[in-house]
Amino acid sequence: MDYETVMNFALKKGFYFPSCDIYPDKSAGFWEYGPLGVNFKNNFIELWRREIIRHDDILEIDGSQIMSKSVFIASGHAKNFTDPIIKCQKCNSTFRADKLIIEKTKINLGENEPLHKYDDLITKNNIHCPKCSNKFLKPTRFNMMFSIGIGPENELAYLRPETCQSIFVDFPRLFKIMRGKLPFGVAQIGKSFRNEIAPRQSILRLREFYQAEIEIFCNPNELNSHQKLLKIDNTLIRISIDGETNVISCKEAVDSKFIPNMLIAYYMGLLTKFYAKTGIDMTKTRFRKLSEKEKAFYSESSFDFEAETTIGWLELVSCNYRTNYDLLNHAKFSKENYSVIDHDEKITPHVFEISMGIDRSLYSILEHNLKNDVINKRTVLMLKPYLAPIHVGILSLLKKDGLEEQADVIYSEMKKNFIAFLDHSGTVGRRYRRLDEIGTPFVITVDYQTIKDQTVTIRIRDDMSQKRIKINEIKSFLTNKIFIH
RNA sequence: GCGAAGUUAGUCUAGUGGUAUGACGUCAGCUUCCCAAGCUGAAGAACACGUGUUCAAAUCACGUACUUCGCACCA
Repeated sequence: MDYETVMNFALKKGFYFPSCDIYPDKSAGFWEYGPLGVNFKNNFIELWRREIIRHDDILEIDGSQIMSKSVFIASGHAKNFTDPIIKCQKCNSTFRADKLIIEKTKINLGENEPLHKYDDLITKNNIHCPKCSNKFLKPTRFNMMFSIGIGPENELAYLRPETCQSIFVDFPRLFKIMRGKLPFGVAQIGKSFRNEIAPRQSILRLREFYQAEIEIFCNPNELNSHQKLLKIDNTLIRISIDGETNVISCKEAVDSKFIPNMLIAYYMGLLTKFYAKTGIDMTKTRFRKLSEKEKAFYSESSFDFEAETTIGWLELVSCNYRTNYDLLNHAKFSKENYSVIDHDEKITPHVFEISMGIDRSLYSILEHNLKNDVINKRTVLMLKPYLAPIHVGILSLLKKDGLEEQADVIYSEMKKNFIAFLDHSGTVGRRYRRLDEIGTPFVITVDYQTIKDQTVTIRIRDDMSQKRIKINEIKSFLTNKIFIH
């Protein structure tokens, strides 16, 4: 399905919708998840916990969203998270100062020079607005972090632009109290905030968005030798370098130097297995190696996990080898001890980061799984059962002769273990169609035979087939189909 | 942020000066023991927000916000 169809679908069914919609001063880039969206998101997060976090013995924390200024001075965001921009005096067009200078003079200042350097070059080379040829105002800096005032004195702090900083800040404490050993994984799921200049495309580019980040603290001397990495298997990963995509096993990727070390390959394999379970079409994904220019300021080696959608390749996960950049900086600015003992050797661990965009992942799953079943004249969301916002629908075939009451009894039992939905109204076909559309994998229908012999029909979404089972077998049937795989 | 187009019920839509059309959806009832769009009825929009022009504005003008597309931006 294309972007527009998915968008309309999500809006119509209340998966997500714009925030503050009824007021004229609402801002772009803020969206809310409705009931079905929340269930879907929670199920996705639970899958992430099961397949990656618990699987790999990673610890999860929940840090605060507002963090003090010092954190971002140490992390480099206060300085590097800004762009030098210039505005035209007349037409108000905004440009990146560094980019415009490269274009006109081939001089590459980078984005972190003092503002007067940009100004000097613009004046010296007589650079004018490309749109209207008028002069520019003095360059300024645009910081993508939202600042916030704490307490009566409005002390400057920031809404975190990435969730990982609290993991770095907390690392020494976590390593001690959790009796850490390298490699040591810490994860966090939560909101991050970035003041995008132009948020677009609903939940794909938000100012407030969900991230699931994992930081693997490791010994840089063991990136190819730690015992755990020997578990690396022949999971096929798709790697794209300079526009060419290779399908290759994790092991081969390291041997052939596509991936710099086994640690990165190991987690790429894990991530691949996770995304395969979300139902994303893996043939439409790739790990794209970022060029020197594209990498973030803190990263030595970066791969983006991307999914192909109808609006192009979407970055779902950013994998960055951050070296000891973050820990050394926090150690330096806070004077806290960030070194640990590993094999009788005192080191500051390196960090490999897996930074997942939840909102974009959810969108990609929807786009790859929303199907138009022309033969049966229905729209079906072919979600994996464990991701479905409703696990099971409970219907009474007719609303009379005690069928309704019987369905009520089954419903109240089912909702203890599953996300269940009860519906009595209208024709049964219409109710099946509605549940298909939001991805409900199973529907139980109470009919006249139920009254006689305590059996119900259970309908399978994907092929619309039905089978009859005993009421007391429903729970184990659903458990097997939904949670065990 | 620039340029262009747009903004009428949950969704789509008619309506170019006299407070709004239709469909789908929703709800209630009927019908039907199994795959939507049969029947009856009901609710739901002062037409994005604001200002102005006018006796009168969804309809004209201006501003703002948002949406879409293009440019720029995406650490």
